[in-house]
Amino acid sequence: MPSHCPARVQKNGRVRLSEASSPKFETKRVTATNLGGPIDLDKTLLSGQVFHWTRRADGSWSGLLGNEAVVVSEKNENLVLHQGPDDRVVRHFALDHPLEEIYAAFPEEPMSQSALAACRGMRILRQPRWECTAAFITSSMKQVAHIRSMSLAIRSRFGEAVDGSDINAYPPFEVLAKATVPALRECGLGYRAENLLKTARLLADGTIDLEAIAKQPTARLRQTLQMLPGVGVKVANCILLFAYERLDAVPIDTWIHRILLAMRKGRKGTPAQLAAYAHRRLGPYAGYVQQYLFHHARMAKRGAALNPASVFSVPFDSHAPARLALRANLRWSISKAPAFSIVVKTAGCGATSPREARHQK
DNA sequence: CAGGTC
DNA sequence: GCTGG
Repeated sequence: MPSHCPARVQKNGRVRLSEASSPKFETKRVTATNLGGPIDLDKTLLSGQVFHWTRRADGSWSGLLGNEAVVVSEKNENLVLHQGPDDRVVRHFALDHPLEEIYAAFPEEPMSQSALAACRGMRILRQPRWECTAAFITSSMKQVAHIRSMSLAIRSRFGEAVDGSDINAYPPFEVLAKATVPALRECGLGYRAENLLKTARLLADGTIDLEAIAKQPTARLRQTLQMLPGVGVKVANCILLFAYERLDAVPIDTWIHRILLAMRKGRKGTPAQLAAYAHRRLGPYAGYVQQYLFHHARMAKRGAALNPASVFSVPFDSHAPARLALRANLRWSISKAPAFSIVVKTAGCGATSPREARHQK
C-alpha cells in the first residue's frame, strides 16, 4: 500500500486535521441495509479493546487500520466512512456481527441486561493480530489511558508515518525485534518492555506465526498464545476475542472478576472455576457480554465519582421498566440508562454503597 | 491503584 | 515489580 510515499505529515504530529475532514474526501454512507447492522462508535472505541483512536471535536473518529488512515463518524446509528478502504473498514468494525442474535443470547440477569441497555450498538472489532497482541502485552496492571499512551509512544518512536494520518502505523514485529529494552522503556513500558521485545523476536524468527495459528481451535490457540512472553490466560483471552474473533472468549480482569463474584453472590472460586462459571452463565457470546459488563462498570464508576447516588444506590429491580421498554421497540436512544450496582453480598434488592462493597471484599 | 504474568 | 493518570 502507499505507505512509503514521502509523508506530508510532520513529526510534531500536528498535521492538517482540518484537511483530512475537508470535502475533498468523498463522504460515503454505509447503511444498515447493505452492510449490516448499526453501531455505537463512541462506545465501541472507548471500551478498552483498541487504544489508538482519537475523537475529534466534531464527534468523528480518526485512526489507523494497519497502514491506512481511517476517518469515520456515526449518523443515525450507522457508520459513516469519510476516509479509508470501505471493505476493510466494514470488516474491522464487524458490521456483520448479528447483534440482535447476540443480544438474545445475553443472560436474563440484571447486570448483563443493565449493561446491554447502556451499551447497545457497541461492537467487538476485528483487530490486526500483531497490534492487538502487542497492545495487550503492555496492558497488565495498567489503566486504559496509559495503555493508549504506550501505544502512541511506540508508534511515534518506531512506526512509519502514514499519509493522511496524524499518528504513525504500529511498527511490525520485525522492527520491534531490533529494538532495545531501554528504548522500549522510554515508551513507558516498565517491566513489560522485555516481554514485548521477546515476543517480537519469537515472531520475527518464525517460532510462532500469528496468521497460521488462526485455524487452531480456541483452547489450543489460547495455549499457543500463552507461549509468548507476557501473555497469560487473561491477555490470551483478550487476543482471542479481539483479534481472532473467538466471541466466546472471556478475559477475566479485576472488573469482570468482581462482577462474576457478584453474580455468584460472593461465592469465590479458583480462576478455572470462575472461567467455567463465566462460560456457563454468559452463554455462547460470553465475550460480547463480558465487554458490555466491563465497559458499563467502568462508565458507572466514572459517573459515580460525579454523582454517587445516581449510580450505586440503584437497586437491580429498578432497571426492569427501562429493560422492558427497550425490548418492546428496539430503539436505542438510551444513552443514559441506569448503571448496575457492584455488590459482593446482595441481601434482597437492597442498595449497597461502593465503599461497603469494597469492604466486603 | 491500575483490563496480570512468571 | 515499572510508572502515570
